[in-house]
Amino acid sequence: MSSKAPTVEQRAADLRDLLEHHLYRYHVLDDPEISDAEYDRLYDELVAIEEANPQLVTPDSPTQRVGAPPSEKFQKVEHPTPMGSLEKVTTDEALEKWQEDVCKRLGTSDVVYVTEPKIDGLSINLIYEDGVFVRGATRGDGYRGEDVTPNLRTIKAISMRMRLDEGETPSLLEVRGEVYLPLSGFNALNERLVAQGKKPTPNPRNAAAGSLRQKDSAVTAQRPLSIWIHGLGMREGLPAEGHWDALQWLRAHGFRTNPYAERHESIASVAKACSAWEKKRIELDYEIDGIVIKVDSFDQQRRLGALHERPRWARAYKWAPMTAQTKLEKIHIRVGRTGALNPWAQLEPVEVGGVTVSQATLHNEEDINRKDIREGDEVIVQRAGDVIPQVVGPVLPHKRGTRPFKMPANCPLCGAEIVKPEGEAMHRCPNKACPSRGLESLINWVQAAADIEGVGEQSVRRLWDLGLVRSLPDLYRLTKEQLMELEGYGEISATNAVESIRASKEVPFHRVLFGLNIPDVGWVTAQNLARHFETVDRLAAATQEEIQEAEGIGPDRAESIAEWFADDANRQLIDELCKLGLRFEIGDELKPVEGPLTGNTYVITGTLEAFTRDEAAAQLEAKGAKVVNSVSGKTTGLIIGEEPGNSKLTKARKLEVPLLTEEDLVQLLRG
DNA sequence: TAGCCTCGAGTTCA
DNA sequence: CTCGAGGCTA
Repeated sequence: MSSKAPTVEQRAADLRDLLEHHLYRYHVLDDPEISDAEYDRLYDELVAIEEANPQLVTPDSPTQRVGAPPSEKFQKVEHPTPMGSLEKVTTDEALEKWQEDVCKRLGTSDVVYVTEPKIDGLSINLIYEDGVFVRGATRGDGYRGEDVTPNLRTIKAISMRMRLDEGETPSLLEVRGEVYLPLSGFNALNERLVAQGKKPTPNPRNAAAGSLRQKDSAVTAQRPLSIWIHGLGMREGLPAEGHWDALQWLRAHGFRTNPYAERHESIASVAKACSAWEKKRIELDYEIDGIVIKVDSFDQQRRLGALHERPRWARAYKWAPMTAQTKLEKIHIRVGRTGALNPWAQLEPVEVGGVTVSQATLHNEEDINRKDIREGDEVIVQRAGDVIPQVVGPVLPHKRGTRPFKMPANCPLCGAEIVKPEGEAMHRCPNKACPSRGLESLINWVQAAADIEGVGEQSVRRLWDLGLVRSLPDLYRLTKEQLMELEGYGEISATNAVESIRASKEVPFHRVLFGLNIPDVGWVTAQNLARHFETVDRLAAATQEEIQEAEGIGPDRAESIAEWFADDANRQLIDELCKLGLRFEIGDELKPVEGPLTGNTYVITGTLEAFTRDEAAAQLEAKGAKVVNSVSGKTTGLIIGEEPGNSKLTKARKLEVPLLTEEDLVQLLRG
């Protein structure tokens, strides 16, 4: 090492190399050598030198990634080589058909394939001259795109200067990739927008597109965009025989390539990878909508050629999209069993994640207006992770003359004036006699509380409309003859239904309590009340303070329970049900079980093979264990079936809760 | 009083 | 399954 201090020029050049090197370690190799703070120190040093010596600033300097002046308009530029698009396949059969075509054209079945996740982002073409990034453009129509160079410079995962070997001098290089917004960044961005009172972006792809098309690149710099590089435009002189080699070459030269690229010797192996990734994709921090499959060999690619700018040597295996666009035709209101008003969206039916969605809940007024959803909008619908579809937000600006959604002032069923308690999200119909409450609680009774076979929601609705059943006692007085008036009930089904209604008189006390529709009393509270008071008489006679002594009941719940029992109509209902023979005293079904698993708490997720979740829970409880619905630090183990819920799994991993298979469960039950 | 845990309530489709 | 909020505990 020379003892002489380096010149300022030398130091600036060294810093540029160093910074570029650390960006490479961080963004491309995902293996940083220095801390963010150390990086910042080097960066600040270079900024200081460049400020003092403006003549030393080079276009590829890491400091040039921010602060380009806002441009008026994006220039259209022609791509040196056109950016083709991919033919898609959606089934294994189509994939096999493609393979047959490939083999027939090539006259050999000796074909190697490379697969990569298909990123749901924006296709970008990057141009490097003499190893330096000079221009980048969006795909556009494939021939001409928009020049977004200043914005691309802000993306740290894009190298400003290639890592060239000694003597390597590619005069012009065209590199293709997909710019995307990581999900973590997308969520953070939306939180920020909402906090600023702005509308959140509907999905990561739109957010990325919006970020890249900012007029002011300083705004783009605020967005944590990233890129995966997946190919080259021209590859003359590239020392690679195929796509796989090219990916390694790109990575070595400073480009961020996706780590999940795989080589496959057979199409069966490709098909397996595609279906495996359909499940695994939720683990990624970015959205993918399929798998890109390429014939590896460049020679074979050349012989296969393209059709209408679509290469015969590549396919996109696309899954059923988890999000879709459709028209929100109308916003309806449903009144629930507690009187809560639930707006829901009637949608033009659309395929999402393999099922047709035609309605979705909109939760409440505040939620609708925060997302700025209006009737007639084109909206994005998603079914992410779980089964239940949600309306994410509008795609386009609103049509003229539309107005923000407003809850009706009166109940659509009974006309009562709607109230919205301060600080609560829900609007409510305050009328305790509102038909919605009676009907919905009857439905709750037949499907949840008493679980009556042969009488479902639809039958209850029709019985209600005919005026045959307007209350629980009515249900227990229903005759076979009356039931047979209903469409769909013959002699046999009516007999069976009446029999199961009669049998449901035997449901234990706590289920009856749950079915009474007492506000704030669900499954668990009903059990606690039954255990504590043992008979309905004692419960009904209890003061608010006495009720509060039961487990899990605080002042709020105690108040609403006491209030419910103070109502004459409710006391009368209990009397009637008592006379009809329903159980209002605790049996021995709630006796605490002492067993080998006492003190253990389990959560079950996914579908088990040998038993239903209820059966598994019952067997665990019979051994003294507790089974709850959400994972926490107190959970002894998470039992995992087929297609487990992602949120429970993630939480269990984070809290280091043991994961148990169905086999482990069987072992556990055996003792 | 904060933060964790648990519960209630509402939810879609095949 | 998720959300919001009540109840419990450190």
